[in-house]
Amino acid sequence: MSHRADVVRRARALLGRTISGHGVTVRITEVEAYGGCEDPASHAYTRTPRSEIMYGPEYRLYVYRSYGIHFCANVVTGPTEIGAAVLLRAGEVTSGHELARFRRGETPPERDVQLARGPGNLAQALGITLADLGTDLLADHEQGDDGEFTGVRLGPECRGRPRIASGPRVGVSKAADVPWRFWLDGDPTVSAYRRSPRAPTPG
DNA sequence: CCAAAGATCGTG
DNA sequence: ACGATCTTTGGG
Repeated sequence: MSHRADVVRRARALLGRTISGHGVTVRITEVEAYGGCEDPASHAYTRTPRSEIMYGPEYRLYVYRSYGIHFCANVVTGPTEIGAAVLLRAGEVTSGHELARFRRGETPPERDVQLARGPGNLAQALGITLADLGTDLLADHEQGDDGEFTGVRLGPECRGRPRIASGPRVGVSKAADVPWRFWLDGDPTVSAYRRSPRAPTPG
């Protein structure tokens, strides 16, 4: 099995799985695979201090700031010599709605499908910042003094076989031909597709 | 040192 | 189509 097939399989396996962040839980509905040093679109393509975490242990959290405004959350999937990772692009909030709405700016409940739609919004809903960089997403839950769970963790693996659709990655100008964006077919929380302004025009 | 680009989002 | 806002990266 090639490394490319490996990160793709792991990206698909994250769909339907839950991730909890600082009191909010979402069911992951959209992801993108990034093939590390073998993928020109990956931050790990050029190995630098920022991307070093991607060459570390699997199921750690890679967080980066996007356009000076947003944070984006990724799951490092290994192997360590490749530095592959999966960007979490969208999810459905399943608990902590009040907190998620507050973090997103007091949006009304009728717009809950948008709470974690788009990678920046997903990270914001979960309260993920650079302070969470490197978090072990599979570690045993930590609890504060009040007994409430704090931190970022993945839930158990999804058992079912959901209908998965795929297409080109959003906002990516390099390797725009590979269909490494995956989402739960028909799910209303999936983000809108916007091609990179720099992507080569097809045809 | 400096300039430029960027795995975005909301608004117009 | 554009602006907000800042880190990382690479070139001089």
